[in-house]
Amino acid sequence: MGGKCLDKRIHKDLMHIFRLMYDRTGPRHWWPAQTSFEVIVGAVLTQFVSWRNVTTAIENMRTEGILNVDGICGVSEERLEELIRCTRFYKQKAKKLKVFCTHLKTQYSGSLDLFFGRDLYEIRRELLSLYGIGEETADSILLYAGEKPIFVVDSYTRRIFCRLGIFSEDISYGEMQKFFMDNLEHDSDLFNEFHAQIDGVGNRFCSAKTPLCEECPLAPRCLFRKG
DNA sequence: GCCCAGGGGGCTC
DNA sequence: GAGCCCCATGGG
Repeated sequence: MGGKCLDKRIHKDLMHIFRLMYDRTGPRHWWPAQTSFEVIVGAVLTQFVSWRNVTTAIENMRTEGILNVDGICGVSEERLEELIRCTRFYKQKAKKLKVFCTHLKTQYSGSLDLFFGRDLYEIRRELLSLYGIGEETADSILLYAGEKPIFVVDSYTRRIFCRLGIFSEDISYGEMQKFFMDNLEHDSDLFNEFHAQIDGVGNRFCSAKTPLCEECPLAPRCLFRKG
């Protein structure tokens, strides 16, 4: 799947922004997980919560021996809720994990290879039809668990690219995603690292409260400055 | 004690 | 189909 770069100038600018971030922090080795299945569990658990809380829940599940399809299908919903309590909205998330794992088990014999061994957009539609999986979660699963070339955007992406003067505040998920996918090569390694870099910058330098941190590698380009 | 953090579902109009 | 509310923990 070759990317079509509609605008060479935008492509160059995007790669420049990528370089500014990458040269500061180096490779981020995303996603922080031992298996593809763990990526999927983490993608659900990280919804609207910091990653710190997610690692605790993942370790709880590992210790309990249920960090696999059969484990999650077999454990009681109440026990699962206890194990992931620290990730907020735990009742909903327990249900979400069970819905996904039950789907994987009944439709694909629990095999992620079978699940991912199809057309990217066919898998995406299927993911979006499942309870608890929206666009960001679906794309995170496709890119980081399935190694499919799809660009993941999130609230950090909106915030940072708004401050760079590239996006407007009310841009939709789909519009942001299209912007990156229209102007970058469709390379899952590049998409992986690009999103990871945005997350790193967002996390460290671009909180909602502080308009701009001077330490941010993108600070020279930002429209909003302190003072 | 207060604020807010990497979302998504469901309802309303 | 945009705008709202709900979910409901933990760290700074």
